[in-house]
Amino acid sequence: MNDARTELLKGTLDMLILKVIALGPTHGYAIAQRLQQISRDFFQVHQGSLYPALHRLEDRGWLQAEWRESETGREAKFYSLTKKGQRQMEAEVANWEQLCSAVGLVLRSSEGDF
Amino acid sequence: MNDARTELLKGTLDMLILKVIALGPTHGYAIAQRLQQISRDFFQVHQGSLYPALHRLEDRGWLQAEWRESETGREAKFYSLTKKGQRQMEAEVANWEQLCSAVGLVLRSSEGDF
DNA sequence: CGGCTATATGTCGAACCTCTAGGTGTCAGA
DNA sequence: TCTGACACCTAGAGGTTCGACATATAGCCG
Repeated sequence: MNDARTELLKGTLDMLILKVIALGPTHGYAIAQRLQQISRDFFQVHQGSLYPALHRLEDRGWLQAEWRESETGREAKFYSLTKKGQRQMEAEVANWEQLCSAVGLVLRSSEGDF
Repeated sequence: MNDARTELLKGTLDMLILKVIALGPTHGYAIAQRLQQISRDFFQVHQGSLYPALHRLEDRGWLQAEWRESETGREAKFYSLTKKGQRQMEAEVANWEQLCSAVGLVLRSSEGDF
């Protein structure tokens, strides 16, 4: 049924992708692996979400792509942040922090709070 | 255009609604007000999101509704949590905490992490 | 050689959620 | 009388994610 564990990232995917790319230019396949790795298997980015997201971010001018050789010797599309992308990432992170604390306020609220 | 401030993270609304109702049975209009109030104006729940969400939660058996008189003397639909709703809320909160720390791992990661 | 797995990119449609924009009706106060 | 707050609701548009599929190369093993 509705297993919450598999259904996860909703509006956070863009931010997470931007953040991973900010650590250094990478190709899509590696982004998915790194997100899974860094989050200790919590995030499992599906290809059907990943590639459309990358194209979206590129269309918005936040990423730029370049074909290069990957670590394994194959051709892969390496993405790097543009200046706009850098600013966007910072804005999204700031917004995430605010969101987090706002959710925290609600979760820790009690009946006396209103 | 895409002002992130107004966009609340998709998927969190259900949890927030369940949490507010867990503080005591309330009607929809008050839920929106309280969310805004508790979150210090960060969350602005629009009616077009709120009422469909309430119906969704009721359909899933997490809420039960009852017409009663509101504080102002008018008829209003008061929602309360069912047992299933209580469990659902706890599950969603637990999931949120996990999501938060997973995002935290990514945001605080550096190049040496892989 | 044939089959399998990992690497690597991509598309398409269904499903889902939120927003905008509208609608109904009551009641208090200016 | 008109406005604003209270209180409910729906329809349609838009955006995101998922699941399934499609493609192609490289390496390994029997």
